[in-house]
Amino acid sequence: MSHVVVDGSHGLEQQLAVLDLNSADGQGAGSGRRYIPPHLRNKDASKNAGNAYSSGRQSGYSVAQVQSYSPGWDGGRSNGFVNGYHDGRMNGTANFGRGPPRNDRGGRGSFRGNRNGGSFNQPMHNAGYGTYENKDGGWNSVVNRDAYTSFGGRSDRGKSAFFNDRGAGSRGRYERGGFGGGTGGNSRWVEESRDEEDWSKPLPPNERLEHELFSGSNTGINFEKYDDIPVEATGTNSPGHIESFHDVDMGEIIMGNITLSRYTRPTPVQKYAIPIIKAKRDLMACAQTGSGKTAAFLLPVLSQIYTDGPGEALQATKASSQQENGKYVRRKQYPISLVLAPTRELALQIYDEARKFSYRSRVRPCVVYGGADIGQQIRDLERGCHLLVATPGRLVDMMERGKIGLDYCKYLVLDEADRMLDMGFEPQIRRIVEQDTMPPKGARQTMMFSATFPKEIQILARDFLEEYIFLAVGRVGSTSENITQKVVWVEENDKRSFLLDLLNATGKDSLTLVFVETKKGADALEDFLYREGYACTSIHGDRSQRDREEALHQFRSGRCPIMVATAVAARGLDISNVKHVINFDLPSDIEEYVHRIGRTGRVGNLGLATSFYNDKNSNITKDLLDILVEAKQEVPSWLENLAYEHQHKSTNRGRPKRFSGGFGARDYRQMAGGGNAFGNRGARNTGGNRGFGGNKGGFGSFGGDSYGGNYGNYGGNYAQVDWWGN
DNA sequence: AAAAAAT
Repeated sequence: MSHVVVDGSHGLEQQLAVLDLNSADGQGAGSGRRYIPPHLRNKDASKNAGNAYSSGRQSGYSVAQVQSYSPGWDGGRSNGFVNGYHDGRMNGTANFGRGPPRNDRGGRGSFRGNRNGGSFNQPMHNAGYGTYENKDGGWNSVVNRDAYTSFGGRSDRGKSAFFNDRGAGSRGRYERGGFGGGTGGNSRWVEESRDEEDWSKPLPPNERLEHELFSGSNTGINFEKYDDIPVEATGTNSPGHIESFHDVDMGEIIMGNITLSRYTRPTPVQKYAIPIIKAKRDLMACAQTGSGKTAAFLLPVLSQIYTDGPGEALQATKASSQQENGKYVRRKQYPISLVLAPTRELALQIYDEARKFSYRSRVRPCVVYGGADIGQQIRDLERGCHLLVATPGRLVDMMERGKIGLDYCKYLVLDEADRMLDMGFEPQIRRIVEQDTMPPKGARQTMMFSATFPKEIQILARDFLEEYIFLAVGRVGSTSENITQKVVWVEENDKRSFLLDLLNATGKDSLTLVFVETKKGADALEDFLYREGYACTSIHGDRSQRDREEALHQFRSGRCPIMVATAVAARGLDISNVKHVINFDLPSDIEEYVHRIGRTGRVGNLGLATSFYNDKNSNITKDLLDILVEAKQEVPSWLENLAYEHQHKSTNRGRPKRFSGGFGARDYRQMAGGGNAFGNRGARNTGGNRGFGGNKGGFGSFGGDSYGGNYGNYGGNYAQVDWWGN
């Protein structure tokens, strides 16, 4: 099978186009301006955005921007990023005067500020109920609406326009009372919206917002390559899967946004999950990140909300609101849907997806997570919240402050459930789901996603889900053949110089993610790389949220094409175009390894993962070997020998050493059951069914016992799992 | 042992 490199839309120009467009105007440089997290930026656009941006945006501006900005830093980088890097670093330091002279800590990534320009002339709090307050929306730009901005209208996006009615969504309110910035129009608008709200009809397009949401480079999922990913759905009356987004009716808003997102075909998990969720069934899905699962739940959930409308939640929100100085202030929000995620960055990422799929709808997504200004988050909530993405701790906080009520939460999603439990979130999760006002299972629809299905998750599923469908999706990308995995023996003392060699051999435009085991190690390595003149950044849990988000942005945008990271970045983060993952320190846990290398080779791209191995990594040897074999990778003979020895030692503890020492790789291969494994590695133990092990028949069965032992052949964790807690 | 997460 050929590897399709989906790279057409990931060029540097595309990345430039989504960079902060204010970066050269001095605003982002900080000068004491309060930090605004990415999702809240541009809220007060009227304050600090010149009107310069609201015009000239209409056509072709991205090209102009790219050209005018590229000399600024890209030019420097293509000559070797050393120079541009130091320049930027000095700027940053001068501007913020804090911390060591790190490029991303100094705010040189002037992307903060208000990258979207502003088209509000009108403060949002005047808006009242049911207003057009899709994030960052502003009705001024509605003026720009034309065929170009409507769904499907772009010639390069092909297909039919989902909005051939063109005026349907905009009938009435916006054109009459909405935009224009006049304050007088608002009251009439409010009244209107109370009556004839039809949530299934699209609101008018907003070119600026549309461009902001959909011009990113990491949207177009192209999963043709993954048609052979096995998926199995079990449970009573499981709905059949779809093959196309058109096979299920998700309404014109969703279909339009799918087109804008350039999603051509559903990924395997989407093919199955979408109809299951549309059928209002609870779902337990075992799927890796990178499989498209965020859209797999967002699309059907949002579609259902559009179809059903806000219902009681709207009434409740209204009831909790009160009038102050002639304005409605929402005291408590009653989201219709809640998505829980383990890490802040993942929450943000899900939120960003939600914004795309709620474009031109009346659904207003919000995100809350720790480490950021809670006051700002509260104000954002008060502007309306229909879909909430949250990390558990901050959500509990919000609930205790009376800012969020889950009484009318009809859709609950637990993403990366296993990770949340690993991180000790179970009490908070149970507090949120079971000990508050959330409707009980059965009355709500609950979807759980997890990469693994250990006992704790089974119990949680039993407690939270009703008559659920179990979905098992083979791994996508993580250990598949589009990632080339290399393991090299590198002593601790040689790691740094070896790393430099690797970095020097890497293309300038490729993103490289370097994993280390400790936060201290991350700082140290980043400092080292900095001193060596590399444009790098780092992310770990001891850095402030602001720094983490900024680092991520610097990396994503290519400004710092090297990022040193701890486990915080291993899972869930979808960064397109990561060409190389380097395990500077190997993790002790194979799951962690799989997640880490899964940061590259995403959505059909080819990727490279290089791991530094030495004596300290013996604990992962056996599992690492299994992964390499399963993914048909070249296995160094020394690793094979070590794996055998280690396994032998651990399974035959106490046996004399000579016993294990007497066997070589050849013996190991025979024991491994493959016989001829060297020439035919992939055949070993995989049953010809990649990612699933050999026992497909019983895979995923309810109450069965075969899933655990076979899932993915890795880690061995599954095998020890007793399914239903018996 | 380390990492993550509410302050």
